[in-house]
Amino acid sequence: MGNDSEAGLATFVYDEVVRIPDARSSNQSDPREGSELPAQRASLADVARLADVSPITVSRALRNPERVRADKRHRIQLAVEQTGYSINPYASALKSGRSNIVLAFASNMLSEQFSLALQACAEVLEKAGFLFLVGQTSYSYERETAAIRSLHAMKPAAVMFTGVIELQANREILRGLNIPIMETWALPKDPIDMLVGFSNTEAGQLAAEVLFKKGHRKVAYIGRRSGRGALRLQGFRQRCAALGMKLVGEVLVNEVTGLSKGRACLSAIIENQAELDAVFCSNDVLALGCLIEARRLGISVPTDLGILGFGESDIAAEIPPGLTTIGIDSARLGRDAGEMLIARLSGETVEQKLRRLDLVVNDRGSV
Amino acid sequence: MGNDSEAGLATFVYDEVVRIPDARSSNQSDPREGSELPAQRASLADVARLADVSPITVSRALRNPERVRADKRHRIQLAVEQTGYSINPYASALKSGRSNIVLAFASNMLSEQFSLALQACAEVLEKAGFLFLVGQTSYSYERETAAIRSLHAMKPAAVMFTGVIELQANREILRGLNIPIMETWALPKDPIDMLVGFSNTEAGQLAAEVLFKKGHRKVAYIGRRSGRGALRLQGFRQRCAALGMKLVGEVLVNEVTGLSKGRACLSAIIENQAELDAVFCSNDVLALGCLIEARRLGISVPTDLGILGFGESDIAAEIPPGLTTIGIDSARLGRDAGEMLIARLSGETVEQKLRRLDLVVNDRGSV
DNA sequence: AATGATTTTGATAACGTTGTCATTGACAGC
DNA sequence: GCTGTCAATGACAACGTTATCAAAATCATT
Repeated sequence: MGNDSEAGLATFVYDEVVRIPDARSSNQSDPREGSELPAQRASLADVARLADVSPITVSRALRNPERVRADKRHRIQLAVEQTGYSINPYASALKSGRSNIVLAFASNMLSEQFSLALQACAEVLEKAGFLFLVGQTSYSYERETAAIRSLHAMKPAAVMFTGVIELQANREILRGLNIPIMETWALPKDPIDMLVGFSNTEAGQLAAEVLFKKGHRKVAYIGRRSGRGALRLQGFRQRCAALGMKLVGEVLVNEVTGLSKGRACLSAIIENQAELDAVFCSNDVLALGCLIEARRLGISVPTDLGILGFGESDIAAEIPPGLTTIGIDSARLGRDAGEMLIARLSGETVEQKLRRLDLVVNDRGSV
Repeated sequence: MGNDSEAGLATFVYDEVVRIPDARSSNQSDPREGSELPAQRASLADVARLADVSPITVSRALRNPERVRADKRHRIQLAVEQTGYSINPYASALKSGRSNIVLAFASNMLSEQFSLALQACAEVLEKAGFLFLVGQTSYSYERETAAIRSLHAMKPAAVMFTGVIELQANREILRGLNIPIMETWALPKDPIDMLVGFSNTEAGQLAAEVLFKKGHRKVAYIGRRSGRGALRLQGFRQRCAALGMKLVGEVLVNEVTGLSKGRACLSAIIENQAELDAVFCSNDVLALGCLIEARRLGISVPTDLGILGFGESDIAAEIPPGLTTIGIDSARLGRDAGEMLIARLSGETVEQKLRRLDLVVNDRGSV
């Protein structure tokens, strides 16, 4: 509580965290007794006894209310409230082989893009009564495989990935689960099941076009060596060639560890290549690193050097001169994915299994 | 596949995502048959039959191998591999009332700090065989309550929060679950159960001291009005007074929506208060906004204005002149929390239930 | 060799739900 | 009134595991 005697280092201080009392008990000393904390969780049987019906009828009343007559339904409703009953998801899942959990696996929990998408997806699915939980695969096949194994055991209602599954073995396992699988963030020819994505190859092509239109003719690529980065590079190369732009350098990294990586990449390419109009960075963290390094080197952006990023980084927009990026609406991706999963899970017949998102160019002055 | 005929907009492009074949099948056309995809999941009984023991012995061999004789253990091991058995977590949870899921709830999945902590915690717990899943509460009591209700049903092995639980009713529910509960990010006097935290009040005090030592005498606070922000403000006020520093302004926000919020806050305080040496921002996003706005206004940092942040933002370190921050090691917090949970879950007797993290000052030149 | 202590194993009965099928009752058509 | 149809309800038996307790096998001790 910080009663400071002198102005030295602070002594041990507890936070005085606010405690908010229960609205009910503070309201007017509720005279009902006992109902506060059911020592033992109520089961279907308890509810059934109270409502004077059979357990199975309670189960039905909760899952398909329209199949139970109104009067019993009301009695059951009442009994549920009185007992504070909530379904035991384990028993339910054991018997039915289904659960209301939707599992999402992010390759990286630290990515702003993925977080945006997952947040949006969570909102949609939770509103529909699903429990949306996120695990991580850390861009590692091993972890991905472990995660998918655990899926095999959990049999969630659906699974979502921030990316596409590359390992054939894992693809087979997922197919065998017979639940909706949602892949994202790319546009593979043969998705496992459902997909909300965009073409990374096209993103690379679009990047080349944007740089070309702004008058750049000697360009370089900075990005990840594998996965989606490789796809963007491929498109970039292709369109550079088609437009007659010279691709004077490719800096390929294995892992994006932070801003300093982008700084190092820009330094590297500038040392080796004097003739350079612009760079395309296949993600915003790298682009931001370049932007910062350019300023440190006294290179004026975009006059001396154009920098084009990929993503929709909040911060990138704000740092002068503002990073121009190609990207998608990540939140939209998550929302769409969530809605498509819900449609599928509610057994609707018209199933749209694939959705393609458009790429957008956010012009903020850095190219 | 992007076969470009002309240089207009790209035609429909599929990504050529790499497909990686199963190592086994590509290795040397494995002649074993059938073992690829067990049509029906194997159960304990199947394994038991194959190993010629009883199901319960299999169960024991998997959970407490030392309680089963070596020869049977080997037979069982073999049978498990042959059948591809994996435990059915629902059946296990139903019978035992336990599960190997550790659930974490983040108030905000977009926070870099929280993500760092959760990532680190995930690593530790997954190594120990737990499934670490993250849900979100969105800084909303309603969502927090819903999440805690679902806990009541799931009975995970343990629960963790990026923060402390304020609602008395929810605290009671959590206590009633009889599982390890981990609160973080603050230092309340009466934690529910376990805690890895630091004093936010002290952080505010430390902020005042840092600014004082750098020669600032007229300071302001920018930060959230509630929760931990309020605690930091409290400490800041206190120590400012003790040191004879003048607190010339407090800008209180309800929600940190992005960098622009920080920019607006700085503008607001500068308009209303000409005499200002330095500001303490209770989070890095706000501080970064201030830094950017200061540059836009032609205010030189730290000569004209000192800016002190709270957190450990990667980006904040890189943007000239580099944001000085007070913070903790978020990854360390997550790791510690994970390790303490593991110790508790493995039934060790010496239980350290509380841990206090030290605050660190990252001096990068902005004060 | 007999006794007791200890380790190792198994039989049985749940955990709480839901799928399956059977039963009851209500109502229309003959 | 009798039959057939359909809606509403219930009885029963699982789902795959583990807790409990009892039995069997092993080992150490006298």
